[in-house]
Formats: sequence, C-alpha cells, structure tokens
Amino acid sequence: MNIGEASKASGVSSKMIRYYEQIGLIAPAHRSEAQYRTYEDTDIHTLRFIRRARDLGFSVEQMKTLLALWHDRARASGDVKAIALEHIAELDRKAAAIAAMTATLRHLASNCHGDGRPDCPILDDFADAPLESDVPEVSARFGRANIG
Amino acid sequence: MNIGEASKASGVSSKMIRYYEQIGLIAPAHRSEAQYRTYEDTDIHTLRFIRRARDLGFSVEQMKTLLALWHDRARASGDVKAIALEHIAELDRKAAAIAAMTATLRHLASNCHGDGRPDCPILDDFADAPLESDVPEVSARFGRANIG
DNA sequence: GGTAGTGCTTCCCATCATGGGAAGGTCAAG
DNA sequence: CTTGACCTTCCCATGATGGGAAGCACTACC
Repeated sequence: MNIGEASKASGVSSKMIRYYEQIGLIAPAHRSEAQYRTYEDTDIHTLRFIRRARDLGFSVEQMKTLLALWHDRARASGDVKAIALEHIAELDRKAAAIAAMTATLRHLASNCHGDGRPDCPILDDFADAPLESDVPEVSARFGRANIG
Repeated sequence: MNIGEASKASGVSSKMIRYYEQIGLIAPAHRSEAQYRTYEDTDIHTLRFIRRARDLGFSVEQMKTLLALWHDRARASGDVKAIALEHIAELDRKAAAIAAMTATLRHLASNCHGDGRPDCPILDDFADAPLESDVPEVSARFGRANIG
C-alpha cells in the first residue's frame, strides 16, 4: 500500500504520516525499490489508533506514550487511565476558561443595544476594565481566563 | 514611559508590544533620541484595551476591527455586538468539541479498571474505533470533534 | 570619570500540528 | 511514448508567544 492509500484507509493525511515518521511517532515505513513508502495492515492499524487519539485531543507526546503502552502487552491499565484522566483535566481547564470568556461576553453583549447607536458597553468595558492581574477575585467580575 | 513601564502598566509584555507594532495592530511608538520607544497614557489605554480583548479570546484580526470601531466615535454598536456574538459562537463551538472529547474519554476511563491489570478499554477503543468520517451520526457514539 | 547593572534595540529561533507548493522522479493506462 | 496521477524531498506559512544573543543607552554608585 502506498502512502495515499494508507492515508485514505487511516484518515491521516499523507503529510501528517510523513511528519509522524519524521518526529519518531511511528517507525520509518518500508520502502519500495523506487523509495516509495509502503504500508501493511498493521501500519494502518497504528495510524488509525493515532487518528483516534488525535481526534480526542491528545498531543503527539501523549500519543507517543499511548502507543508505547499499546505495544506493551504487559502494561498496567492504570498507566493508560492516568494519562486519560490528566488529559480530561486539561480539557476541563480549557472548557472552564472558555466558559468564563463566554459568560463575560454574553453579559456584555446583552447590555449592548446592537443597533445603529454608537454607545456600546462592550467597548466601554474593554477600554476601562481593570487588568486580570489587578483583580483579587477573578470570578468576582464575570471571571476571565486564558484558553491556552 | 519606556516599553518596560508600559508593559507593567498595561499587562502586555514588551515582546508583544513590539510584535503588535510590527504587525500594525498599534501605531509605531514615538521614539526618544536614543531610539527608545516611548508611551503616553493614551497608548497605555490602548494597550489595556488590547489586553482585555486578548483575555477574552479575541484574535489579533478581531482586535484590529475592534480597535478601529473603538476609535470611530460614530460606529454602530451593532457592528461591535456582531463581532462579539460571532466570537461567542466560535467559543461555543470549541467548548462543544471539548465537551464531546471529555464525554468520550470519561466514558472510556470509567470502564477502565485503572489498576495493574493490562486489559484497557481505552486502548481497545483507540485501536478499533471506526474513523469519524466513517460514522454517519457523529453523536451516535459519544460524539467526537476537533478543537481547532 | 569609570564601572556595574539594568534596560532598550534588532534579529533569529522555537513552539504545535498542519497544510501549501515547487522541483523532480515513478508508475499505470492509453 | 505521452499523459496524468502519484510519490519523493525541501522550504515556507500559520498564531501568539517566549527565549536568547549581540550591541547600545542609561542610571547609580564609588
């Protein structure tokens, strides 16, 4: 199987397959005489594993660990679960940050007429809100936070 | 005021102030004889505006528009509100994507013993789950989606 | 007047995962 | 044998941010 077919079969783009090989997430593919990368069913299986983990938001580094655990028949399921739980915690943090932003924005937007008039509480807030770092209780003023 | 003081007063790092100037988000700062950037209170005001917008997750492009509207005394509040609502919608999309991931992960993790035993439903799922693109109803199997 | 230390300047590099695109070789169908 | 689809490597771009180096400016102290 060439890289194009492998891509279709796995849902991972050819670009990313080469990239994953380059950074050592996957082993270098076997090559045909013309130096074309060739893939077996087991390789596709690995790529689909990667695709699934990626869809669930795992980083390449986490996927490296997960792949190692996957290939280790004697791994402890606790090790896998720990990674998953840590990732869930990180996603929850991001979600909380986003929720804080939307809460503030919804509040501001609800007070904005949104018509032809120039006065706008949203801009007023941006212009005069205290810095996050100056506010003792972040959640006191419709909390704010960073996504990243 | 030099860039360091401006940074402290605005909550925007010196690095980012120079970057914002470079990409045209803010006007080039006035310079001292020694070519040091100097900032007035109005510049700090603008930087704090930017800081606030950034904290609420707006992109540089969106901030460009917001700054233009801010400086336009005759703007329609509807224009500002539209940007805010669009941004809220985008944040909601990201939140939904994250929620879908955590739902799947929590489901998988809850079925994983998380002890010393090797069998792990999380890895089993990664290894055998169908591709997102192959699933007709995404939400049918604990929906999945991308953050970005 | 030196000197140490801090702050400013510009310039380059790195992140993270992904894609675009060019230049050139390979393969299969007509 | 040509055409088109596919493969290869290599370089560049994204977005917002930080790190760090080399060199110049300013401040404070002796």
